[in-house]
Amino acid sequence: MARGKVQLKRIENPVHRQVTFCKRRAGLLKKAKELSVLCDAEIGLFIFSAHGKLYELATKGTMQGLIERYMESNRGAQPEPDIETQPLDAKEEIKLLKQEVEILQKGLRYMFGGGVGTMTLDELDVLEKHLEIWICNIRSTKMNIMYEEIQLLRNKEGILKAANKYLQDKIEENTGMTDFAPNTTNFAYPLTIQNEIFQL
Amino acid sequence: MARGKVQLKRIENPVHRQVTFCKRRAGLLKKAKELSVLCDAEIGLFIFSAHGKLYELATKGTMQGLIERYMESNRGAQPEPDIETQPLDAKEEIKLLKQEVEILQKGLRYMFGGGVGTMTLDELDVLEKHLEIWICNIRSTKMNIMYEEIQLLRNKEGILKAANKYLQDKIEENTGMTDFAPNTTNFAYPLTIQNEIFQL
DNA sequence: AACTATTTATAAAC
DNA sequence: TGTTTATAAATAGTT
Repeated sequence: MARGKVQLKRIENPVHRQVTFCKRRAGLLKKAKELSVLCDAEIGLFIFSAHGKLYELATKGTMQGLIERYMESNRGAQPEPDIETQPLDAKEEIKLLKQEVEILQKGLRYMFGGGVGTMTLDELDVLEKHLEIWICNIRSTKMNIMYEEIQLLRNKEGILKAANKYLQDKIEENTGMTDFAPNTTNFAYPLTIQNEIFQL
Repeated sequence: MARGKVQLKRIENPVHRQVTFCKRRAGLLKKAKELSVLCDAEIGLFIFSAHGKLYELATKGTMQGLIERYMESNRGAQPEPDIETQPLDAKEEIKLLKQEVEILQKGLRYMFGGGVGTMTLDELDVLEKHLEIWICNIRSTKMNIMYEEIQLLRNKEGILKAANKYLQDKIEENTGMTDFAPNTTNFAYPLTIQNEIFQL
């Protein structure tokens, strides 16, 4: 860029090429850092020289972390050519499932508001209120379910108490022994019957 | 680099920051391409804006390919922090995530299809937690938006105060009257100007 | 590597 | 977002 305009093609002279590579590489890394600091961006940059040497920059965390983030941002365009990935790596599957969870969350988001990225303050307010209402609905459904379960258990309790009473009477009738069976009111049900309750 | 020296720190004004981001991003990508062509280098570059948008450049083949090459060059330097936790519980985690996916799918149906009856208590719990997380995200987004708006308004306030001061000085200078113009510090701006503030 | 003459990038203004 | 302009920064060629 000085003492001569640059031609946008490979520099044939290998000495020139190497010198330019050093200078421009430094410049590029510097610019990347600057952009990251000035504009609050995260940047991953790696440069392989013609001879295979690696130079890199990761402005936040490690390059690994940035690459993972990149992979996630980029997903969907990948045709997934994987007969191998499945048996090789459980980690991979976890990642995919997490992605799916995220996608589902995005789906929910989309159906309500049409994408958080572009939403205004007012739209976000509306969305928030919708979600709060839905949480209320969910909680109320949960309450209903729990209430029904309680009713069911109470019914069972009544039935079992009656059954126990019946059995106790029968024993008394047959043996004349009144002491050995506990009072039904405070009766700790036999384990088998308890299990039956919880299975219903 | 022009009309003012650059300070190497985050640009606080969000408008300036955005503009600078666009320009410098373009510049950085251009420089990366040039280096690649001139010096026969392979370059992978990705930039996440502060808002998470991805911009990328891969000078040879795909970014995936370059990342793989990067990984290979870099192998051995990676300590892999979680060797223990991952393989032991991987199956468990997969199971849990699959359940979560199913629950979210059900939740979508539940919320939009009106089919309430099919979800269990536990599933509703999970769905509720997801929605709560989502509300947190929304609130944090709202906070950011409001923060930027406050910054903007503060800037505008400063500008308007300066303008008022200037006008007041002018009036004083021309008429010698100092009483009739209100003090800028406590000045209730005329409604038209207020509206202008809120429209900007 | 250090030095400059230039080109290039870009901050500010519109 | 696009264009213009004055100026800072990068750098090609030279030493």
